[in-house]
Amino acid sequence: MPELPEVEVTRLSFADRIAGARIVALRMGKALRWPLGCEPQTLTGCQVLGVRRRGKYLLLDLDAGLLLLHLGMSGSLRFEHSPGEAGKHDHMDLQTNQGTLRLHDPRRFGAVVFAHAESSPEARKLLGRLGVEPLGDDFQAKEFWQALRKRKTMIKQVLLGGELVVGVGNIYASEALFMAGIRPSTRAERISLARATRLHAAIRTVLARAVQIGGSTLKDFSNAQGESGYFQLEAAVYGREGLPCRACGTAIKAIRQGQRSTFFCPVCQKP
DNA sequence: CACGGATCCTGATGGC
DNA sequence: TGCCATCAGGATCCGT
Repeated sequence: MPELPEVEVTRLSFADRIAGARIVALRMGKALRWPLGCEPQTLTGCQVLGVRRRGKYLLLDLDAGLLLLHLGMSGSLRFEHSPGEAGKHDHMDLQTNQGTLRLHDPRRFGAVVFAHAESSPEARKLLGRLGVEPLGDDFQAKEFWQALRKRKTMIKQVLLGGELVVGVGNIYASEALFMAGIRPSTRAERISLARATRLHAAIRTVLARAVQIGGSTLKDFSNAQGESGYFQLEAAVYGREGLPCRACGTAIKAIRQGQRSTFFCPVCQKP
């Protein structure tokens, strides 16, 4: 579920309700991607000041530090007053006096990491190399193009890498490249300023729309209140191999790039 | 050091 | 309540 829009929608659905809460207890289940980095009970009594997002990470600001959450490929959060007993795949319960934040993550690629501050080594290890926020003012077309010129890799791989711009996952990478008319296998360094500008706009449009709709999901995303994606953000190309392009009718193609599927229209998207 | 590939884990799906 | 192979939206680490 979680690309940037889903993470942002999740954040919006519980940030206000958890702000100001006191931590009553932290329970960790099976091991996630990384160790927590502290004893869970040391967080008891801490106050949750607010929730920010950086890329696909959620940052819970505590009076005593920072709790970083990542949903990985299969994670989702719920924030409820009285959650039931923890299920098989519920690997974190952050119990507060305002409700319990529960992480459900079958594949356990997600993470919960404590850091003493955003500038601490533990936090910098995860956040230090992230590119700019795609929906922020720092994401500028010309700078984006200049950065692309230094990369020989295929453009889709550059987008997924997150070192130039964060938050563009496998689905939205295909969608944005379609919107910009760029073949995913095009080498980043060969993209003109004009096309980079189109891609820049496409990334912002695709992600902003997905946030607006409430998190896309071609499957079963739901926010922390358990409201599932009304949406049906119509994918232009993702998951549509063999189906007619919505713009020109040509059959959509699927290829593998770095062990991930990529979808594109061979006519609308130029190398 | 930029790049490509392997890797962590579980569940769903489809072919046989 | 069949078995096996393949695939899944992420991100890091490692070898070249």
